[in-house]
Amino acid sequence: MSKKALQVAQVSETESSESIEALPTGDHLALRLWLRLLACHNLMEGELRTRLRDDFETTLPRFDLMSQLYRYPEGLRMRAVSQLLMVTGGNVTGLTDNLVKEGLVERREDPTDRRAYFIALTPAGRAQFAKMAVAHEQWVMSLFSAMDETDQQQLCKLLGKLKSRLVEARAAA
Amino acid sequence: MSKKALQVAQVSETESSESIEALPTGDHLALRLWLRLLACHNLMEGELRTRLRDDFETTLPRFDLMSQLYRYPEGLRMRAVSQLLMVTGGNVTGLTDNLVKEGLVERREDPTDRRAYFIALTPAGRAQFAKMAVAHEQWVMSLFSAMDETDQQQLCKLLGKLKSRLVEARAAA
DNA sequence: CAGGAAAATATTAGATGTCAATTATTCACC
DNA sequence: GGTGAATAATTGACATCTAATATTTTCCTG
Repeated sequence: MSKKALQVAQVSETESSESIEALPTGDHLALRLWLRLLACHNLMEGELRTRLRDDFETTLPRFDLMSQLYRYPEGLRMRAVSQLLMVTGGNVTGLTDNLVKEGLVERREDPTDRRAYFIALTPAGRAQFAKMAVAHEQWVMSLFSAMDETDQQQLCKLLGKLKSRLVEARAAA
Repeated sequence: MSKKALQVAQVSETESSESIEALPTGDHLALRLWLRLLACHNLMEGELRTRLRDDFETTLPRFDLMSQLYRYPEGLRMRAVSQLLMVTGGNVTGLTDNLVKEGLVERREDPTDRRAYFIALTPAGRAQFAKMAVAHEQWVMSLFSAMDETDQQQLCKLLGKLKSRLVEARAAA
């Protein structure tokens, strides 16, 4: 979490008093929304991190990296991984180094491009991840269990809309 | 975003083939939902981090800490801050040390409890944060601009529901 | 084919974050 | 009053993450 405010002070509430009637609560709706998103993310992440550590002696970044490699058995470029995980390349290097040391991930040379290589799960890595993923999905489902399926679909749809806007915004910059 | 998978491999899709007809897409709804939440969080956070650095030469955790102190001019206990920010106490200690060095935050002794103290923004800290907060709110509003007010309210409501469930779940553990 | 732009990764320094253990103080209770 | 549990904050060890820079290799263009 880089990461993370639960409540952000709303200075403009006191400073732009001329619009009190015009936008009674709507004014800070976006901010409230962002703080809730942040809180939900942090709470979810904290739960998943704790359980991964207690049940599997691993961490969330490692799980995330392995999950990408699980989906691409042929292997992935470092750059592809860093984009998928939305982290910087230097980060992926360090994570990969550790997983390679433990025999869960291997680096495969690419004969056509000596700058790059692929990283992939070893058989041991695949086996370990498969076990974790089942538990992980159960955890996620149980954490969302307060919402019925309609709510979940609605939330999923709204987040999808937001996500495409954010991807656009980043591409524009 | 300790942080953060964009896509999590769905092992159970291939392993529990008996339920293909029963739950065609609903099966992994929760997982898709979580991944979208994660993606939105990461994209938002990345944008805000970049802009804070480019425009104000600061970082998100520092902004978050200052925002809490801005809301509580009388000061906050370290423990209170770490709960509000949802990070560990050791983390807050380090952040605070840096901000104190720069004269933006000060520690105030509590005569009634010599174990504890309060931290609060200095006048310089308040002034700096007030400027940042205005820009920050503008950024957040623009990042949510793809959604009309109805969508934002709906999303806010759904996240509120999720959040209370997550708080419960953590309390139960 | 030469020479420079672009790409893929590594490397580094520094900030952020967790967790476990430690210190100092207060509280509760006998 | 005095002892033990609980509380507030820090410290140290280590993992994670960003951002900036360096290195190597490939690609492109003339």
